[in-house]
Amino acid sequence: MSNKLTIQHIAELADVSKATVSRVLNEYPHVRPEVREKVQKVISETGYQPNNIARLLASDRSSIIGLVISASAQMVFNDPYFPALTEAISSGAADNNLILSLFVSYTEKQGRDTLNGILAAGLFDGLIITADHKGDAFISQLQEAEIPFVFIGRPSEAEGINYVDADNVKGGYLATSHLVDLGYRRIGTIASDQNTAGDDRLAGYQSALKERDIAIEKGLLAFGDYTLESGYAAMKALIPRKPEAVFVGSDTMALGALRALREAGLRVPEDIALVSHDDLPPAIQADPPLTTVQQQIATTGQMAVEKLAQIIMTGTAHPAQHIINPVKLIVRASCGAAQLN
Amino acid sequence: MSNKLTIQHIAELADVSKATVSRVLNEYPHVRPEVREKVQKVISETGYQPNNIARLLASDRSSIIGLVISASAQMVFNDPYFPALTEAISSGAADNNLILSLFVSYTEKQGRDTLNGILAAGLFDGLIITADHKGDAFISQLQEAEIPFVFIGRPSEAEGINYVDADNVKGGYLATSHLVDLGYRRIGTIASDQNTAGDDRLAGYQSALKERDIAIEKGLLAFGDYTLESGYAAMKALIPRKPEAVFVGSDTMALGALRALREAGLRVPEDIALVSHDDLPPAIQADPPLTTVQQQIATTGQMAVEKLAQIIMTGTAHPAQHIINPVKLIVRASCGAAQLN
DNA sequence: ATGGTTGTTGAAACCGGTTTCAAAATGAGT
DNA sequence: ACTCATTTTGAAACCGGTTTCAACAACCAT
Repeated sequence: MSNKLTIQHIAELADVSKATVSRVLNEYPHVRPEVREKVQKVISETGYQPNNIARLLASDRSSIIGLVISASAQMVFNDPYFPALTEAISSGAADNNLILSLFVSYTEKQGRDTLNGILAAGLFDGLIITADHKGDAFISQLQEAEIPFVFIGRPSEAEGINYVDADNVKGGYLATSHLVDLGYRRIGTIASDQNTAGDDRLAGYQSALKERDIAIEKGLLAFGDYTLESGYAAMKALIPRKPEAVFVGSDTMALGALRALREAGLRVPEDIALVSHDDLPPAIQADPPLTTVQQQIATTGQMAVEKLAQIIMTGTAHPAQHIINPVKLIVRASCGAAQLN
Repeated sequence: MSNKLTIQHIAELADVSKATVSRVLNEYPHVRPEVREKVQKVISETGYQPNNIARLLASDRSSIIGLVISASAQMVFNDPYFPALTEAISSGAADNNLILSLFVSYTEKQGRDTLNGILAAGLFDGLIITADHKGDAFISQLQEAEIPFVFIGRPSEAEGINYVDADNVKGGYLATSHLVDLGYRRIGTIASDQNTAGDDRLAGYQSALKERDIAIEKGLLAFGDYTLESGYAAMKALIPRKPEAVFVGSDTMALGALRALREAGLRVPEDIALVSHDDLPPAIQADPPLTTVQQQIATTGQMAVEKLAQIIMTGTAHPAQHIINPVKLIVRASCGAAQLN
């Protein structure tokens, strides 16, 4: 529309054929350097921009990838995890010259419908899927459609699926070990069985305790669904069991837990120490600032895009790859480490 | 790829020409009802889906719109405003059969670069622009590119620009009037001069006071940048001036303000009443729940998409339209209305 | 020189739709 | 029954690139 120039014009101006211009554009070999230069000169002088659409049609590639977020509205709006991830993927896409298209759905059913639409449109070269649930419902659909896809967060049936995830087991382990190292023994946890990340963090918590021969008490285990409210409720349930410390499965739930503790008149970390998971901005803004396990969301997003780009380029996926990003404990005030110095 | 069927196949199966199939697909007139039905039958039996890319190339339309969010990382990650808006636009796009593509940039310069890329790619039928700043830097670029676009939030140079916005003046007015009605006289405000929404809310605050002949005290005016921290800092600055009530320009800043008040040992609303703006989820989760001005973000998003769709369809934009969505005061605990009953 | 590679190029087919244009079919009017 | 206007329809051009294929040129070794 704004761009009247076509490859034909360039071809004429450079006195070569369309095919040659195309070769230059796509950096194919077998073009004499002088010819290549001549064509490039014309291109830069005219400011020619190839029409993407035409390109796509001819090459059967759209360079558009979709990001499908399936999570409850509660989470998408309140947990900075999703904005952070979205941003990372958005910039990763830009780096890889891919256009990112966004789809948000709030229920698993809605997610399936969305996916149907996407797959039917056939416009996308690949998809990145992330969900606050275990996401398995989508897999067969995706596989049938034979579209390249990468999960963010391990789906529970991960066999043959490409995914990128944080090392959640390690996260739970680091957080809990830290509390043990600080001398706490009655250590509770607010976990989640909503997704595999929750399962893994819980497993990490358990293994840290086992490793130190600390008995795992059922009463010190509560569940939440990653919302602030659920963290609040879970902590309320935990308080009567008098834990000395609690590993909370996400920063957002930790904020809720903090509120419950404040209401109960308990100080953090003096009365109960807290370590959480994610290291999102609210963790540092919290009062007290949260000791938390940092997961590199930006890296995760980038890697997902890169993996997807690679699958798209190389055709079929080699053996499916599972990319696990390292995590790291960030010590702030909520664990009481400062006091113990 | 997954879809081997082409319009040619359908044409042969239905024993008509490609042109006729195309007419049926696009719901053009001048097709005999029987023929139309026959073709539709074949289409639904085969599950044929037209290839979008080809369609785009031929029709010079992509049905893809871009959403450009230009705001500091602080905001995008911490203020649920952007997720809420993004979601609304995402579903609005789906309703209008448009594919939504997302671009996030953190600085004005980055935003301009992003925009350059987008415009050069020439893939988009239109753009929705939203920013935490006044956004003017983008306008000339957009106008030169002759691409349809709609702003969310009034840019400061709104002449001839299509935009959708909340009635921010009214918002500030309602919030402040409410406080006046409750009997408060020393009413402060935490405003923002970062975007026009902030200007407008401040103007509404001022007009409400003027209307009741309450002097406007410079000392009761503080500025923030929509982050929680800035609300915290602004309230700290305000506390020594002993306001009875404060209108805070956004929920997120109000959360910061609450923290400052709590630290200062002041109770809300007993010592200082608060009314804020936006009515995002944190407003109801806050302690105490915030009386706030509800702006219908979902509606705003929807309308922006619809306006854009309309411009795209009808070619050039008729006289530019300014769509102002109504706002409404939601009374909760932070204003002290409950106490005064 | 001669035949065989390898490297470079352009013509034309192709991607899968939409749109133009003219022909064919239908319907109205007399 | 016969024009003339109006619908309905298909053939072919077109959108703007990529890719195939064959022709040609250049280079090499014999």
